[in-house]
Amino acid sequence: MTKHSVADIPVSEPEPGNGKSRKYRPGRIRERNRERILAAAEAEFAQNGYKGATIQNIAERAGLPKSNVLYYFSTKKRMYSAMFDDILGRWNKVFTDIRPDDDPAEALATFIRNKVEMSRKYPLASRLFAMEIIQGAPFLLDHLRTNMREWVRGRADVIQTWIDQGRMAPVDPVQLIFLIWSSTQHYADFQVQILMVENKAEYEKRDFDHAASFLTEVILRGCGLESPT
Amino acid sequence: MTKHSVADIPVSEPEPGNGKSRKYRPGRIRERNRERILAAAEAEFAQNGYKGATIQNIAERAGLPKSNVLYYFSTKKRMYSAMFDDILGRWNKVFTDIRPDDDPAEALATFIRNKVEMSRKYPLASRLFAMEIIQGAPFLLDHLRTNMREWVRGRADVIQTWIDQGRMAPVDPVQLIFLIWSSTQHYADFQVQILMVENKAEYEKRDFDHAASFLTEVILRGCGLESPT
DNA sequence: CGGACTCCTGATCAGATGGACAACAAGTGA
DNA sequence: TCACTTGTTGTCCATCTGATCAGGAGTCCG
Repeated sequence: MTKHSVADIPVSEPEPGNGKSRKYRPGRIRERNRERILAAAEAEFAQNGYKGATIQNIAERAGLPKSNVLYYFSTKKRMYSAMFDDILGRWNKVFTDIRPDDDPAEALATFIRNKVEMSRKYPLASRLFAMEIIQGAPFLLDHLRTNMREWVRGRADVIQTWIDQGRMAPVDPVQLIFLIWSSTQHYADFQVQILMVENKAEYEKRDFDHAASFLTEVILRGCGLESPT
Repeated sequence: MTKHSVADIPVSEPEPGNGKSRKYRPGRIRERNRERILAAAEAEFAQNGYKGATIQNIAERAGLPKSNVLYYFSTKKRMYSAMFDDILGRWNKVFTDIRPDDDPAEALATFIRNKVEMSRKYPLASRLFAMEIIQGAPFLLDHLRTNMREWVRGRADVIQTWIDQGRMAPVDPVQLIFLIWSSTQHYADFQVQILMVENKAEYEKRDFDHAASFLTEVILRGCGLESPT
C-alpha cells in the first residue's frame, strides 16, 4: 500500500515495570513528534476543516518541515484518522457509565459537569468533532453507527428506567441526551459568539462553572428533579 | 479594485406595481443565476468550509461554467459574504421581537418553535453559520460584535424583567438564550449524528415537531413555567 | 568503532485552484 | 435595424497542494 515502511505504526508502549529502561527504544522521538504534530493538526483541522487544512500549515504550527510531517503520517487522511482515534480515546476515559440505581439528579448533574469540563479542557477536539459531523461525518460515520448509537441507547435505557420508576418526569431520554450534548458542546464550538455577546476577550474558569450551574439547574428542573447539594 | 464593472452589484429591486413591466430590466437573468449560484454555494460552503470549498464545485452544483460564476461574484470572498447577507436577511424576517408584557411561556415557546422550524427549513444556513463561528467567525466578527450582541441584550433584558416581576424562575437570561440557541441549532448541525443514533435515513416533519415539543416542555419547566395550550 | 536502525529534509512533480481576460453571444429599447 | 448593455465561456497563468523520493544525519548497542 504505502512506500513508507515505518510510518503510521502506532508507538510501541513503553515497557512497564522498570521506569528507566536501558533498552533500545525506537519510538522515543517518534512519540514526541507524533504528539506535536497531532496537536498542530487539531488546531489546523478545527480552523479550516478537512479539505481546507493544509499539511504545510500543520507543519508550520508544529515547527517542522512538511516532509517530516509526512514522514510520520504518510497521508493527510491517515493523520486525520489518527487524530480522531486520539480524541475518542480521551473522551472514553472521562465518561463513566450510569446505572439504574444511581440517583438521577446526581448522575445527570455529573454528566453535565463532565461535558462542560470537556468543552473547557479540549475545545479544539469539541470543534473538530462538530466540524466533522456538520460536514456529514465522512470519517466518523462508522463510529456513529456503532459505538455512538450503543452509547446513547445504553444511557437512554437507564433514564427510561428512572422514569418508569417515577423518579423523574417522563421526558424522551434520547432527546434529553441530545439536549445535554448540544448545550454543553456549545460553549466550545461557539466560543467566539459567546465571547462577543458577553463582550469578553477570553473565557475564565468561573464562566464554565457558571454555565455548568445554569445548565444543571434548568435541565434538572426541566426533568422534574432537584439539583443536588 | 476589480476589473468587473457590473459584477457584485446588488440586483435592483423589481419595481412594484405593474407586474409585467415593459421597462428595461438589466437584472432579470442576473437575479435568477445569482440565486442558483448562492444556493449552490450554500451547499458547498456548508460541506467543505470556506477554505475547502472550490469555485469549480460551486459551478458544477449550479450547472454553470466556472467563468460564469466568477462573472457574478468576482471573488470567492465576495460570494461568501453575499451568501451570509442573504442568510442573515432571511433570519431577521423570522425572529419577531419579544416585549415585557408578553406572556413568558408563550414567548419562549414561540421562540423555540421558530428556531426549530428554522433548523428544518434552512439546515444549510444553520450549518454554514455554525461552521463560520467554529472557524473563529472571520467574516461575521463585526456582525456578532454589533447586531448579535444587541439582539441578545435586548431579549435578555426582557427576560430579566419577567424574572423581576416574579413571572418565571430566576435564571441567567443570557445563558437561557444560549441554551435555546444551541439545542435548536443542534437538529440542523448534527443531523447526521442524530439520524445515525436514531437509525433513520432522513428526518420527517414529525421529528421536528417532537423535538420542539420536548424542548419547549423541558426548558419551560426548567424556567418554572407551564407549557402553553 | 561499525553496523543497523530510526529519523530528517530539500528537491521535485502532477494536479488542482483562484482568478484574469478577451472574444463572442444574447438581450433590449429606439 | 442599430447601438449599447448584459451575459457567456474557453483559455491561460501563477500559485498552492498532497505526495514521492533519494540521500543524508542522528541514535543506539555490542
